[in-house]
Amino acid sequence: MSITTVSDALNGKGRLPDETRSRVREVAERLGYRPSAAARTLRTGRSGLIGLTVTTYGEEPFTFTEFAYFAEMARAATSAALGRGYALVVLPASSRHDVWGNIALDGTVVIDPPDQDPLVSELYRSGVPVVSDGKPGNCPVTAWVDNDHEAAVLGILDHLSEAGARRIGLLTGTSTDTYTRLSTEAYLGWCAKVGQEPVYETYPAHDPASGAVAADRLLARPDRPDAVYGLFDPNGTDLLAAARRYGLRVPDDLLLVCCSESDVYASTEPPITTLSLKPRRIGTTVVNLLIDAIEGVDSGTGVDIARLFPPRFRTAGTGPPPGTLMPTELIVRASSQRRSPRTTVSPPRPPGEV
Amino acid sequence: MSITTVSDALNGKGRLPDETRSRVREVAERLGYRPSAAARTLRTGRSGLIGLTVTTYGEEPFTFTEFAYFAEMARAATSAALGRGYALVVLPASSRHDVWGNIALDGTVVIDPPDQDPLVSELYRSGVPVVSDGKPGNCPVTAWVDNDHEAAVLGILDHLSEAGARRIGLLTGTSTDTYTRLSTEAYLGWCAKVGQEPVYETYPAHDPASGAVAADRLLARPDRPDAVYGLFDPNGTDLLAAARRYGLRVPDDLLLVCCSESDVYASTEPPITTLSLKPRRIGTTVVNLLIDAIEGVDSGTGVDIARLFPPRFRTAGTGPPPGTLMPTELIVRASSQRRSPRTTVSPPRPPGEV
DNA sequence: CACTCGTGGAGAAACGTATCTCCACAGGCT
DNA sequence: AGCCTGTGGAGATACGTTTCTCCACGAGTG
Repeated sequence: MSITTVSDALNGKGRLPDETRSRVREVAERLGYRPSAAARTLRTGRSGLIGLTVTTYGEEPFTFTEFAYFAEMARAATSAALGRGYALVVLPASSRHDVWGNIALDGTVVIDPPDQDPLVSELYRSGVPVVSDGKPGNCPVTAWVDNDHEAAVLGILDHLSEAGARRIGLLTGTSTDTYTRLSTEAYLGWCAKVGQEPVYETYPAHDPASGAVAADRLLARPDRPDAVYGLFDPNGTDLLAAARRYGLRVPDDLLLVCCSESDVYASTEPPITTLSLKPRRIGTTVVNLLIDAIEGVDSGTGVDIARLFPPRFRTAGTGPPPGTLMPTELIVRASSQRRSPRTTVSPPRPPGEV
Repeated sequence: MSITTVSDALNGKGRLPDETRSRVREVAERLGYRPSAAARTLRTGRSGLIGLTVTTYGEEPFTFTEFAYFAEMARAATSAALGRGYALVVLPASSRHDVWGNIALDGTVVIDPPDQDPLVSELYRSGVPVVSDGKPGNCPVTAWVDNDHEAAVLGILDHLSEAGARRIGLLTGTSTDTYTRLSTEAYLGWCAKVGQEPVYETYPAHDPASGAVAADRLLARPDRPDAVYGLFDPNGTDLLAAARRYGLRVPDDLLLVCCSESDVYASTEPPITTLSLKPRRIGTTVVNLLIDAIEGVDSGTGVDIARLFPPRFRTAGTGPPPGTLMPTELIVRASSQRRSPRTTVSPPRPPGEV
């Protein structure tokens, strides 16, 4: 009984009579044998591990502001990875370098990488596939996935206009991540187009306390808006509280929409219209793209097995990395309607791809 | 220049002149050398990876109900692990067995394991340290950490009594996990002690929709309570909405407390008193206990290095695994006070240890 | 001088798997 | 009889570390 025989029997490879196979398996079972993951990884070059990198504010691992989004996204990503035999390792971008270097990763998902992220660059250079959630600034990545933030914001602004808003305000962040930037630009562009003076307040989105202050500031302005879109999850409750302080009725005096994945807004008084970024879809897509890249291209030897796959997975030379835009969903509730709320509607601009 | 020299130079071991060391490092840097994590793991038997097992309802990886709790706990756990050079792998208990087997784990954190969890048993038997969040039922674990749920519930009931409650109701779950069970038992015990007829409704905690229905049921009862404690995070908003439907004013007609980690309850109308399980502390403690176990005892050879550590980390023979009870925190807000709210207070029964 | 001792570094084994190569053998064919 | 072919399985190597053992050499010591 040689090592080869056992290996082949357990892995279903080689040419062995079924009787030998089952005998080997039976003995292995009886002995409680478990193959060594480390040895397998060393030999095959595959660890079955995917890094999930989250940007950090301060020393805490996860982002605060997009937390519900992140949680849902990570959940879906974990699920999708598991379904294909991979597991996720949570790795904040600020991790000590020795931790990063000590883990054999087959690939990495990176959430909203800042421009010129050195971590992403190093990973990419060392041949590890990287797929980003959020269109990357200047980092080279294998692929990226993002919502169509511009379409989402324009859809909301149109929705508020239709509901009778004359001056729409924005509650936005001070950071320079893609989400904040694209959304704010879309708002400013829309204002320019329809000839409205922009009315917005910014605050550091990672600081929950200053969100309430910013909401207050926005409603205290002399040019007080009659409708507000808040880019971050807690904005809804903060704006609602601020409106109460100023004696403004929602939706009669103030229309409200915020971006959130939380369903608490279904039972606030009044229920608040929210924009969902559909993080589950994003997480699933990101992971599947990454695993396609991992299994499609053996980056170590340069052998290109990717020709077996659809062309969209082939990273063509030095062109821009392939990106996918995912749709958002506007959940219309009482806070953005002067009349009785209708049902859930989709954003006005469905994206080209899935 | 031998392999030994390079290894020693990079790892700061052996006896080498500083000049050789720095020369080796410089060359390694120039060549972009990265040590192979897989080979290191194979050789040393340490992967630097800790499993984070979450129970699953249905096919989704994480629990819904304790979600904010879990998210905070996982965040703290990740942070604590990272600080000690470990990374966390998220592994739902329902994962395909081949995924579990394919990962080299130094230890595992398991959240609220059900009685007789086969997964935990197998891990424990194969020598992997297991620390559980939530007092384990019949699983053998290295150590466990939990809140003092009984003290927490009794503290809340006393608090509500002091605020004038005559009949306190409970909104609880149908599942048999430790948290639900201990909390409900504490409630029933308290009722028996003070001579109040128990008034409670149960629902499957993992189903967000049925929570609202149960809240409604509780307030629709002929023996309607004048105070309610809800065991799960969404109960606060659900109960508030139900109270509105029945024309009950909070806190005048109904006192409200729920267990939640969310700060939305600070800005609801009225703000709701919440019990925080302090998941950050739990996560940190669990991870530190686990890593102590990993680094203290080399389970492979049976060599006991644990004598260098405080006695509480030594697993004494076949005795019960060492457990640690952590305090909770009651955040008193308007919903549980007939008068104006005081400040934050601690639970009445501070635990013995940290 | 013969010896110990400390220093700097080389050699080799081992971790456990996957896989490539090769061998023995039996049966059918020319 | 000699040859080819397919079957079952053994041997050996490589993956990249870490670490144990050992060697060479020069300086100090009796």
